[in-house]
Amino acid sequence: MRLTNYTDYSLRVLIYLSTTTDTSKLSNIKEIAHAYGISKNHLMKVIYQLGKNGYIETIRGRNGGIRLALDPSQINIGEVVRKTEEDFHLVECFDPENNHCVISPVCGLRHVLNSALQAYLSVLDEVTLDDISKNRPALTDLFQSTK
Amino acid sequence: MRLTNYTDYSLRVLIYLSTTTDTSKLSNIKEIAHAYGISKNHLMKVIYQLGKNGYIETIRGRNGGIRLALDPSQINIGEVVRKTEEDFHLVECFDPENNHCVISPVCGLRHVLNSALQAYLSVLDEVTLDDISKNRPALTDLFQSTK
DNA sequence: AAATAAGATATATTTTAAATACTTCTTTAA
DNA sequence: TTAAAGAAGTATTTAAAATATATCTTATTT
Repeated sequence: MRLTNYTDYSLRVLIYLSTTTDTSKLSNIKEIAHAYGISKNHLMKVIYQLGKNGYIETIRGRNGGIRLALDPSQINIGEVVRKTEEDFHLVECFDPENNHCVISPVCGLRHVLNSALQAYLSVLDEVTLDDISKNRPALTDLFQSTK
Repeated sequence: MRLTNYTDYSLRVLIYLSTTTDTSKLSNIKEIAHAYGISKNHLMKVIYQLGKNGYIETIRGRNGGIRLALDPSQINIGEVVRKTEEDFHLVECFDPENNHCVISPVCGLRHVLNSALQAYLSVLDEVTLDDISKNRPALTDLFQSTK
């Protein structure tokens, strides 16, 4: 059971941006890709989606860049994960479109797995971006060291 | 976020076997593969592992087959999922071997995701095979209809 | 107005892992 | 001793994730 790197990267971008407390200052994709040592091209998609979902502001053109659109305390991690992760089809019957399991009408498994999934997401629903990037000075130092 | 079909099939095999209350009666791979309409070859690996993990008894040779090695109430779903699913590396830093994320020493995300994962597994830890196959007569009917 | 630097967007390719298939071996009851 | 069952290893296929490439759009600066 894994989350996609896509979700991982989304969260990392948010963490990165949360260290820039001066909201007038912009970051850019290149800088973030370099800080984490990950593909710039892949990050572009991640960032595009974060923008579409309203978490970050993207400014095109020369001297453009990106910044958080909301205060870190307003960004809920459960919500980010739900929006970013493609699906939560733990087993076949979670996806009615492609379910071929004959016993699903009377099987107790789906209900149990669904409860477990809800418990998982509930934990994340209690956490904001602010909570997971509390240690801003240390984070800033680490990002600086990649420059 | 998904479980592998491997885990899905493992659970389905256990559910199938739990409908045979007469413990002297054996089922076989072919019959189960047919009942679910899934690959017999893939099921063979699933069943081999279930045997190795002590959940089922496999009897070779003519008139051989498989049956539950334990009472359904003794088979814990959380345990089955933990043993069957390859890993639970939700994000890169869950796997120290392959972690390259620079901020992991001071990042609050791992801890949060780990709590969420534990919450998920805890729900499954409260459930036994008996709980999810309560509706035995209906299950048996469905399996019969595939023959 | 032109040049440039930023993100937007679509498509293509590569990589990886999961799923499946195939083959040969071992066991055991009829 | 043969047939039917699982054991076990290897090979292939498939699907999805990750990455790369290319072109377009926007906005700023000169």
